[in-house]
Amino acid sequence: MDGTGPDPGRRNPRSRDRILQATRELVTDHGFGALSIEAIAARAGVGKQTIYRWWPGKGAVVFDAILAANENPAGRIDLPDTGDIDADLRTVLRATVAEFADPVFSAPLRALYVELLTDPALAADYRARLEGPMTEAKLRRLRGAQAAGQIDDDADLDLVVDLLYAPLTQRWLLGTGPLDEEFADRLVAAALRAARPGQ
Amino acid sequence: MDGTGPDPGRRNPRSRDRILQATRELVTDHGFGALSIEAIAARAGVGKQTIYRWWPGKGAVVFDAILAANENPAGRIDLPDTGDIDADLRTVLRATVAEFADPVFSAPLRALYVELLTDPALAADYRARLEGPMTEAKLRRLRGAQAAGQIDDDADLDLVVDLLYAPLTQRWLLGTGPLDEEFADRLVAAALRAARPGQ
Amino acid sequence: MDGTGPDPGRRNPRSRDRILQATRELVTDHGFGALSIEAIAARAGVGKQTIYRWWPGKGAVVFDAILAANENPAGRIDLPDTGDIDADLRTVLRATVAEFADPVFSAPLRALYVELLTDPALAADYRARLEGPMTEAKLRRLRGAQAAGQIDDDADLDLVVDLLYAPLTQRWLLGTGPLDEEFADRLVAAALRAARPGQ
Amino acid sequence: MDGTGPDPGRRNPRSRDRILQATRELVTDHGFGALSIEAIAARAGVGKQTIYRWWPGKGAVVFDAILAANENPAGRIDLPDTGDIDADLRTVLRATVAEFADPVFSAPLRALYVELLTDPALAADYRARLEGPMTEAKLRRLRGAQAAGQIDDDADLDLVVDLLYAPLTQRWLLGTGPLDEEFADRLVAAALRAARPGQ
DNA sequence: GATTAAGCGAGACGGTACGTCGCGTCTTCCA
DNA sequence: TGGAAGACGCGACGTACCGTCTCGCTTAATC
Repeated sequence: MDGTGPDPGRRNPRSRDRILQATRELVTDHGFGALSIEAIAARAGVGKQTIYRWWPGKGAVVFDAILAANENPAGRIDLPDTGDIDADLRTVLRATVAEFADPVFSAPLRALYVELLTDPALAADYRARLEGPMTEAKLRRLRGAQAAGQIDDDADLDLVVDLLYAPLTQRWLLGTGPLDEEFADRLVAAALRAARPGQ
Repeated sequence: MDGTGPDPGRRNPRSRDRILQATRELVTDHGFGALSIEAIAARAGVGKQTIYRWWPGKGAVVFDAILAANENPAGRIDLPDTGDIDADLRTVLRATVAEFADPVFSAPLRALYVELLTDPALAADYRARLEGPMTEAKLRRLRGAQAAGQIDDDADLDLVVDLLYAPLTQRWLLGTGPLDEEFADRLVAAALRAARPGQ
Repeated sequence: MDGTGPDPGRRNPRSRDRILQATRELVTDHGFGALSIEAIAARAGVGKQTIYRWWPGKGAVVFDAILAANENPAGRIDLPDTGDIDADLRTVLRATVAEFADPVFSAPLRALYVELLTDPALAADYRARLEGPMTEAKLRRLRGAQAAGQIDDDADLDLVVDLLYAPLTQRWLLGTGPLDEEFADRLVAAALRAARPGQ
Repeated sequence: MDGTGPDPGRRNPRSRDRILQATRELVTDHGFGALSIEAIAARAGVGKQTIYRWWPGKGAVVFDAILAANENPAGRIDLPDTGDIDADLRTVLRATVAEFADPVFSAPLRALYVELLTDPALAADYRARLEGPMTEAKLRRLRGAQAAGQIDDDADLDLVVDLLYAPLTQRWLLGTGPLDEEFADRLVAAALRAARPGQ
């Protein structure tokens, strides 16, 4: 499975950082169109081969660029827990709305989505390394609410996560409606209504 | 509105049909990667210029290819209405699940989504000419259910549409979970729970 | 041989003139590169078909444009004849030098040469309708000089014409040397020296 | 001299040779019309960019193809010198007549002439790298004849070169007369008559 | 300390597709 | 029915990137 790739110990971390930095800058400043391997290599002052040596393609570079930017020293993501699931979800979804509105965050992510749609291997990686941990954190918080009796014991928590986030993502990607705090709040209310105790 | 484009009266409808047909065939048989303007032109037996004359780019061609395939002589889409909103929505969402599973339907649509993410003008067109009418049909059916007392009078119907469809679309695009009739049913149940009368 | 072409009686002379005029203007003002059938038709306010109906190609149009500009009502060209062949040839060659220096004359002619090199049929037409009569006029004048004893009776007059004009044309086309009145004079002197009486 | 172009040290000589070879083959076998950058690239098994990287255009490629075919290891061209200028020039002009009659030689050259007429930069290159050295060789031989008293000391040798070659080239390009050994001989005789000693 | 085997910057290479231009043919509609 | 207009199938243009490759050069690990 491995052994065939190059020795990571020999990798130049300086080049890696410059590549990921250049990727973020390009996509933020000049849009998706400007994002080519050649442009990344040129801006990073790096040979193209150095990119192809460590990543299978443009999508993987963008993915790592996003991961590197969001790097969490603690290693584990957790949603806030004030004991009030309603307020906590509102906080989190409002934060997500704010991120979608910020090009520094959303431009690379949108570029990543484009690649995800056409590259199943990359999509699997995305689910495993980004979507998975995030969903797990959300599920943990919802399980806490469940234990606290704020959510029905039989509620389908995976579905609740979908109800909370899919509409948000869809509006961001397609612009099918306003994407503001009010929408975040209504989404939280609706999702919790669907999952409230006593069915 | 424009007046700058070429005279549509001079357009050769035979070429138009062959282009849209070729587009559907290419994307269904050989995937997104095979979908280039050159490939479409070659398969359709048409000059590239004939494509560029009538469409601004690949995305617009794919869009028209999808619209032409779904062309409804009646002109107006309507959801089934048996009087039972729960059953009707299950029917419709199960049908959507089936469509997503059918490459003839889903392959061109996925190609369209890729273009939508990078082309705001195309996205606006998509919302106006495809997403809009579909959403309107869904809203009509939900309003009927509201009048019949199956949905709360104060329910936010736009939000209900999002709750029903966004999770479906997301699972289709990213593969974040199983996409089957059971999921459709649970989605309908959850959305209706969030909107049921008496808050 | 004919009968297949369109009836010349029905031809619109106004269109013809505008096409030839547009051809001259384009090549003079914007160079060879600007000379396309499409550009001629557009500038002349004429349909492309009208050009293709009456000319086989771009070269033939340029040829007619040049012929029309040099149209001689008398129909017959004649070199000056003062009785002094030396002076007369100098006059004529100096005039040719001046023409080559004038873009209004030389730009269309250069465009014609380009076509001549790649189109044998056009070249044949050129020899018959332009080069032939001109050479004939030159030969007439040389024969007069022969009769007057200024040129050897056995001189090869065709060759003399070549000696006089080919170097001129070559310098004009390739820029292989200065092209001025002094060169014209030296050319005349040399050609006459090669043909002078008493061998 | 430039410094702006790509590093010639990195150039693949194998590709260069195949491009020039393909150019000669195309123009000889299929005529000028078949000579497109795309056709050259295809026949040479080379990317188009590899041509555009090293040559500014089709004309320059043809030029190099001709130069490469005529490559002289000695580096310096010289006309035969038997001591008899008349005989030597006849030999050389007869050889030129033969070359013009041989498509392997004349087809690429004719293609080059077409380009020369429309590209001043290429024409300058042609004069410097092909016409110049050839003319210089001819002048050397004529100077030898001058020293031997076969040509007048005051003769304008540049003009003699023009008298010898321009009529030949003109007949070849335009077909304005027979182009055979007899014509070559007459040309030599006339030019030498114009330059013979004692005026 | 010398050797050696990566990684690396650079960029040429064979390709594919781009979006544009002009070709010569055709069709439509007007005078 | 000639002509203005221009759509059409086609082929070539010159450019942008793709992913692979081949160069010297550093640079770290091994002898």
